[in-house]
Amino acid sequence: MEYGFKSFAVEACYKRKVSLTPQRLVVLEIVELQKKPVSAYSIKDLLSEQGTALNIATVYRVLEFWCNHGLIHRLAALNKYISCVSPEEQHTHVINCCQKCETTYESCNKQMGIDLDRGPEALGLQYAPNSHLEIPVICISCR
Amino acid sequence: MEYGFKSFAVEACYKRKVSLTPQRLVVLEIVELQKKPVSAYSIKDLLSEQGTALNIATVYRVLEFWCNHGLIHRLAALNKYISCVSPEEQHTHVINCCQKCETTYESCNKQMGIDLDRGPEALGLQYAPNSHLEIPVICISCR
DNA sequence: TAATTCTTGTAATAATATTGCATTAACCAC
DNA sequence: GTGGTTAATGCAATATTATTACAAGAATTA
Repeated sequence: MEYGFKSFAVEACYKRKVSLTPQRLVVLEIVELQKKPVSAYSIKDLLSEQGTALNIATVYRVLEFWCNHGLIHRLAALNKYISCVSPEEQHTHVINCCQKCETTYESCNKQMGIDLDRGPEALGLQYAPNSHLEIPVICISCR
Repeated sequence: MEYGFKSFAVEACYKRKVSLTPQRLVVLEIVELQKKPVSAYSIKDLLSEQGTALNIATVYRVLEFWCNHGLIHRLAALNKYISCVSPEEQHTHVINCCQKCETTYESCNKQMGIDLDRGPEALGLQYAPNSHLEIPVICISCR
């Protein structure tokens, strides 16, 4: 695992005065290692294989924990999880997910040229804070 | 059920040379009647109550059928279904979904001022055809 | 140390979704 | 129309995803 990422997790927990337990750490590590989104049950299995058997309820609770802290994203379209590439950034995280191979390309609303204030506002709506946007795409290898 | 909508379903089936079966029709009708997104199992229950018992596998197959034909949208964020407000339109359907009350407000990428060509393109990606975009919002009543 | 709070384990169960195969319905060629 | 073919549905089992209540353990604080 990349040291910087772990370090950020430590920081995030310290700042918010929550504990970085072994379970939280291993889940974060295993998600970080994956190249594609993983399901909660896959995480459980992957951890079992490496000798860290966590209960599925714990896996879900830990995933929810990291989602709340912005270090992991839950992809609604897949019911799977990915680690956030820039958890420190306060922009709207935009996750482009290839419909064929499931590879994800994380960006942000500004880089994507997407204004999420005006559009919803015109309809009397407000972009939900602490959310992310999932854009269904086809990647270059799958075209 | 609104006549115009049924008529459009008939048209859609006719054009694509697929049959508009009673099961397909009742599912479309029941979804159209709802004010909020409904789950597959709710659809099954609602239909049972009105005397039309469909098997859950049939419900899923019919929902997939209408999703493929653009008359129903599956909301990944909720695992629920809504009828499309403008199935004839070829734009990108954008579904604003209130994170609190689940009410949806369908619009389109142009009305929302969202360009889905440039952003993905800059990353070497292509917006996936026949997809829709789900935007998490807070509606005016829930603010 | 004792009390409190937070976290995890356990087991059961709920909710969502898919599959293979049998049956029925619709369609098409003759 | 009859018979063959394809499409759609029913049925039952099962897979997958997720939550819950409660017990046990760990960390924190008084």
